[in-house]
Amino acid sequence: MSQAHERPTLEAVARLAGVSRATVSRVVNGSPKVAEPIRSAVRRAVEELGYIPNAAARSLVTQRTDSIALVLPESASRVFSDDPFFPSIIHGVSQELDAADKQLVLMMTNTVAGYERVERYTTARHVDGVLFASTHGVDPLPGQLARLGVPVVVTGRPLGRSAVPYVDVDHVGGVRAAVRHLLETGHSRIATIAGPQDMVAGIDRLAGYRAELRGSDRRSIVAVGDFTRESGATAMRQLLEDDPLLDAVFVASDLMAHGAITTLRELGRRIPEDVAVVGFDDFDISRYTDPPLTTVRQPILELGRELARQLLRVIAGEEVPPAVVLPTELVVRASA
Amino acid sequence: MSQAHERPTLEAVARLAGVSRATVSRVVNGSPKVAEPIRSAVRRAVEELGYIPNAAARSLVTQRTDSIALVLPESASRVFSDDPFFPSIIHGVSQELDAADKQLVLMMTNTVAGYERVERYTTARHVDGVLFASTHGVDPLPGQLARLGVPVVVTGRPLGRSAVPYVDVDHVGGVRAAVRHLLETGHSRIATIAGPQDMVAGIDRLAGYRAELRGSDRRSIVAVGDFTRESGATAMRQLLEDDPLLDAVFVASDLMAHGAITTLRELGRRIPEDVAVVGFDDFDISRYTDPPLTTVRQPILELGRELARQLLRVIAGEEVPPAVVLPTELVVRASA
DNA sequence: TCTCTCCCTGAAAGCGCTCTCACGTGCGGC
DNA sequence: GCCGCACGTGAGAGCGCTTTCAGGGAGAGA
Repeated sequence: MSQAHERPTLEAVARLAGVSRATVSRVVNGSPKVAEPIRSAVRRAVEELGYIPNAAARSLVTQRTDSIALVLPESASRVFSDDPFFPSIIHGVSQELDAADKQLVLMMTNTVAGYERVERYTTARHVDGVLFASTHGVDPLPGQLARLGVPVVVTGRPLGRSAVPYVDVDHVGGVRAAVRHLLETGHSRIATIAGPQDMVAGIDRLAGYRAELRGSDRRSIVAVGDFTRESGATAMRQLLEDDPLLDAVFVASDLMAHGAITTLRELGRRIPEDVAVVGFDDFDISRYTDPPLTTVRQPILELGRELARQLLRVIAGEEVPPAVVLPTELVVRASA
Repeated sequence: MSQAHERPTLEAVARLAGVSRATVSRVVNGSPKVAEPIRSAVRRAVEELGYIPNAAARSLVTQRTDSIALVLPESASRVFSDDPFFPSIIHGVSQELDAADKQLVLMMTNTVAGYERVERYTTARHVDGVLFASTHGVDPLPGQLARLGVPVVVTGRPLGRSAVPYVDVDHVGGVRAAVRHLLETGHSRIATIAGPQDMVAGIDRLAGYRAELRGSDRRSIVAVGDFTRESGATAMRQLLEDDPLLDAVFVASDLMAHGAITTLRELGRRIPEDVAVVGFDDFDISRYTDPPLTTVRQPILELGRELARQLLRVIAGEEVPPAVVLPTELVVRASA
């Protein structure tokens, strides 16, 4: 039962194998400069005692922990809501970390106390580096950690200046393609349901919409949501009040687009005949909705992977570009 | 930039404050036996230098890491599929750990290499304890870790004998209530779509179905799925081939129930008039399906919380019951 | 046969912290 | 006025590991 305290140390292995601690350490860490007979003797001793190196002792001297923190500045309920964004990020990150034999430490929090914990935990060198996903507004923590010498990479172009490398997708390009598509298919009153304006994704997608319309003579019609299904439904209702004759809407997230479609249906609008709808995300379910959703695909899984890859590079001391922007792509289906 | 190496140690703080390392340590750890003037002098020095204790050094002597591993023996894609089971578990666990100021280390893997990593990581004392969710078949790892003195708690009654404490829900009780409901509402040919038979949840729910039918003169009609929507659809088709006259089906998971409903619809069966359907889980969406799903509610979030609570107790050296079984409850809606 | 290398191996220093133990000071009680 | 007792503080050991440095032995060249 409580053999807990009898866990063998390097010392014990060394004694059993009749060598020094240094030699055991070398064998365990795969140093090439140990003669074969000794190496196998040590291996046998390790096996026999079931020796596993103590992580804390090792980190203390190597200054590495082989773990990476992924900080999601959201409540756990939000992270695991029906929005697959975070799960995909986690998935992508964990793929890369697995390959690099690193551990993932998940930190979800949207409270001040939680944030302080994140700060303590990461600067206490519990982890070799920190990843931030989806930061709202101007978050000082990433920059602060970076200044303390902690490797940091974030998703989403940071608001405000920041020396922290980031990975993002081409929001503006994707949105412009979407709006252009609506223009080219003959729509004249193109509204948008924007995302929250304290998040880069929200800001940039609205900017893309405005930029593309500016080239035409159409005016912009805007409502703002918070990326949830419900907010999409509400915003759609509002848009129709503002302009009952609108004939297309670009919605800044698929989830909001689903909400918008519900509202349009309720109000008797046909899609796409009366109102064309384009989303942004390309979630799996968008393929199966009725009608299948035309949307801008952003490679979220890849975003997570790239995020992890960049951090691993920073940790390895390699030079990394200040920004990596992944392409987005318009996927035309039946809704527009 | 690379102030990384200039990070202050206890020693530095002690020097600045003009006291010994021991005293600084006491202040940092909130020991009551330090005189006020000295305490504040130390506090000031800590503040001034931005001192944060090194986690590895601390763990090395305290033997604690204040982190907990949650092992999900599934691929990340499965964990973050549309089945909200794992997300809810994670959510519940993280609620409790947050409250206890512990960190969550997520380990998802279904590969042998990944499993070895889990073993190394946890026995290297990277974490103070380990939580296992949803173990398939007979998994030796939990017991093995427990034997090494690592605190372990699992979800789901382990198959085979095991000295590891577990938390589970009352599968059998819930299923019996469901089947009883079908009997009482006059159904005579009650089939079931069971879950995978290498998982306790699958086994127990099938056992509950059989146990309840045994008391009646109805025969059992069984198909097996793997808890996914698709497998539910397929299994339903098979059941209808086996017995075209069946008038009710108990499905061992909501997701499979949704699949089964799709199939029933496709084949022109009305629900519940022709075939009554009862699920198991009570996922959020089951309230909104057409018709709303009658199902057995299992408290998954609470399962996660209880899991974490038990582990924290084990870590604290408290006695814990070998098993905690949370109640399930039949929720009657329109589908049966 | 002797010396010079080149490998291997071991001794020992420390990584940064906690915690036991011993010691000094100031106080009250007799 | 002296002793004893708290109470606070510091010295130092040690957690388990890596890594430098020096030394011993074997082999090669002279």
